[in-house]
Amino acid sequence: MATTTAAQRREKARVEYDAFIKSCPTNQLLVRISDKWVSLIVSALAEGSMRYSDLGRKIAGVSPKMLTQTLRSLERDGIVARTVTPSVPVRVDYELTPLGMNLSCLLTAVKDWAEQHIEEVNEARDRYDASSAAS
Amino acid sequence: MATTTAAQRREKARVEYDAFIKSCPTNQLLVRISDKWVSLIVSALAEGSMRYSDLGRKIAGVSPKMLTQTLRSLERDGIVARTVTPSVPVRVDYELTPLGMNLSCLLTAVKDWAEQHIEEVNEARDRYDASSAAS
DNA sequence: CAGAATCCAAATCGATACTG
DNA sequence: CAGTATCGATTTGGATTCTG
Repeated sequence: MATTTAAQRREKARVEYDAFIKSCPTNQLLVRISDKWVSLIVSALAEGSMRYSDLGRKIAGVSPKMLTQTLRSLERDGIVARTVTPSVPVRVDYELTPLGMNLSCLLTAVKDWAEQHIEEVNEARDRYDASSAAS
Repeated sequence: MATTTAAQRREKARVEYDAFIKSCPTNQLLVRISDKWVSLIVSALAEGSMRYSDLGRKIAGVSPKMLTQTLRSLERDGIVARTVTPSVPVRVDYELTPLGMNLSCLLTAVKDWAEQHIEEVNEARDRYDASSAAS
């Protein structure tokens, strides 16, 4: 009846699809590991535990806000463990959990794929750009 | 001398790091595959070639703009191939290249990891949220 | 030291309408 | 059919400042 029915249906489909995507484990994982700082933090911690400020120094360019935010979400997902030593001043260490180490392995697989195929991708890009430039 | 020296140095570090991250193959790959629509498109095409509108229908909720944009960047990277059949009306088919199929395998590996560990992640989340709620 | 809170600029995404 | 162009809403990330 209403003239908005079609639009409403599309909107509904979109919302449902959004929910589906957000609940999809694969997508959740993809979103997590592709976060700008996650792979850097995980690979830094793969070598051993580190203090907050050490991470901040090792990963130059990260703001305290993003470092904390990323670390918190990784902690929540059980990927890193946070240990507070109540000295003065306080000392906080972060380290990978077993799950985190496992994730680190997956990241290594991704890294290997990237290194094996980056050349091919770059060639494709050059070809594409060259033919586009001929506009 | 200047009071801005420290800030400038931080800024410089950030810019350099940004450049480093952007040029890093692993990060480029991560950014690409975690794009909201990429994994959906690649897995849809893994089953065979598809027309533009078929993709749009299969992946409900994607706008023409995002579909085109995603497809174009995948084409540029040599992951999908675009074939135009100049009939009336025109017909455009998309399919995975060998590189694209290879990527599809990596995506499968990621998917497997996600499915194997999602439970563990969810438990960690519940635990974390439960202890946070006790605030 | 390790972070929390606030503010703001920039990039992103989607809806919509139009075209060859 | 297969897009392109434009605009507005939303999200995101960073700088900055402050605190236990």
